[in-house]
Amino acid sequence: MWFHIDMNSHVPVYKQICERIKAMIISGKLKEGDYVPSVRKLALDLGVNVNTVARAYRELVNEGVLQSIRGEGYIVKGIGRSFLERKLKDFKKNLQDLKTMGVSEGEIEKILKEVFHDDTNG
Amino acid sequence: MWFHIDMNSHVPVYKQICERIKAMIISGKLKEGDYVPSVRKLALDLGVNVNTVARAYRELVNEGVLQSIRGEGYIVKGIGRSFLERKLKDFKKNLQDLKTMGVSEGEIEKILKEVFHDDTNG
Amino acid sequence: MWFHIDMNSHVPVYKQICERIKAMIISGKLKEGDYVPSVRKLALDLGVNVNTVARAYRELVNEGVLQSIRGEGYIVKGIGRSFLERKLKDFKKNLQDLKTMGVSEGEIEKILKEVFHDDTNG
Amino acid sequence: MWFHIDMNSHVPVYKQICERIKAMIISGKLKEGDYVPSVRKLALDLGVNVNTVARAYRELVNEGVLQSIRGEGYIVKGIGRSFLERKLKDFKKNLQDLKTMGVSEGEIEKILKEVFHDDTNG
DNA sequence: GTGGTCTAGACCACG
DNA sequence: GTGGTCTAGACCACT
Repeated sequence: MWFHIDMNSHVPVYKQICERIKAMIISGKLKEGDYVPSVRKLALDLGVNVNTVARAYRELVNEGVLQSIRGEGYIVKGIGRSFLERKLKDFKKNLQDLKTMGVSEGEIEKILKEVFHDDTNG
Repeated sequence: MWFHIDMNSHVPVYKQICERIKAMIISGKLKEGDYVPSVRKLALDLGVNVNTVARAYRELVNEGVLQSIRGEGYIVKGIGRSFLERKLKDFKKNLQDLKTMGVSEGEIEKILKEVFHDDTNG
Repeated sequence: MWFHIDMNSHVPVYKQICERIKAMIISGKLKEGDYVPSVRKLALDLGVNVNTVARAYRELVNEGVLQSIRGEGYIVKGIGRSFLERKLKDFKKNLQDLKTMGVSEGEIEKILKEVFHDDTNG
Repeated sequence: MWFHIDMNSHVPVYKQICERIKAMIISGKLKEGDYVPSVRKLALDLGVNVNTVARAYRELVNEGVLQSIRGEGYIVKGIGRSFLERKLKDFKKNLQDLKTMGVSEGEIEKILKEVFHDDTNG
């Protein structure tokens, strides 16, 4: 299993696939030139329809993240900085939301330490 | 304008309304017994359809957050702490994601300071 | 308190009032010539709006059940057999429904005995 | 035609749909894992709007009676016994009402026999 | 084809 | 004025 898809999320499955692929590139798990799994394989793996994975890959090709090699599959081309920047912006908004709801800086710090200094975290 | 709705988000508008109302209760902007705006007023205010607001309020009634009084409006009943707990859990997952993508603890700390110590934010 | 109104029922409040008045006539609690409570009094008693009671009485006048006496109030005129017949028809439909759902005749008989031979009921 | 909807009833159509679906599960006509008709098919069949059926199914999902599978349909998940218990309680109240209105036990017994021993009924 | 969401507009019951 | 329901029709995501 490459990653997890939340079928109950409101985020479309194909978008979730795009996000996870991009995250794997940013994190270095997928490098330029690597093959991503075939549409059929990933579809089987995630338990979703082939068309859905195909659509995700198509979007990634449009964004220049993947490149389609006829008869072979898709390879990683690269990814700009914009994805990570968007993620950080979303994070900031998330944080502001929590602040508004009365969550203290200390509570946030505690979670931060948990994530960064506890080996049991992802 | 009570709050902002992102019409481009994949999160359904009615869900966004639910979330904002709950956040306002958690933050104390709405207290038990307060009237929330009428479905028609809020719909006009947010630029969405009346039915969409009605659906959001109906869901909040199902969750015990609001109570409907025919011919009068909706009043705030209360909110469990499960909402905030879920928010904090989502935040932690968000954080782990960023860590996996190679974001350093320092970068996160920087954003944290921005949100909590810069009046121009939020 | 004359009777109970279910504010959460889908049956309109004014219809519920009509039904209860009719039931009281059928049962003999209200006889021909009796005064029903004033609109204001009943409204206060039931905790509903004056208009709602007024509407119920208006309907009952239309059906010939009540008669309006200008400046005095409303008196009971009488009630046909149709009300009880409708009630019995509804009861039969209710019973057929339970039968379809697999409720045995014995279970029904048990409830029947409870209602007709237990002084704590009704 | 799956079942009948009373368009003149004060009970909302979506509630009537919920009730009939639940009754069919209790009676065994629908079993766990069965597909219920698609929202569009049932809407066409009953002569109501698609949204109305969708709302009914949504409520049943909230109650844990149905489960939705995107692109496939809704399947029956199960039903607690609370539904039947509520039905029996309503029946008892109905019966007490009739007793108060002067209906004799004998008359009730007669209807009971009609329903349970006459093939022309139900 | 399936479900999920949204809009625009209608009518009813209640205060 | 308030909420509650329903319709007709649209677009999207998914199989």
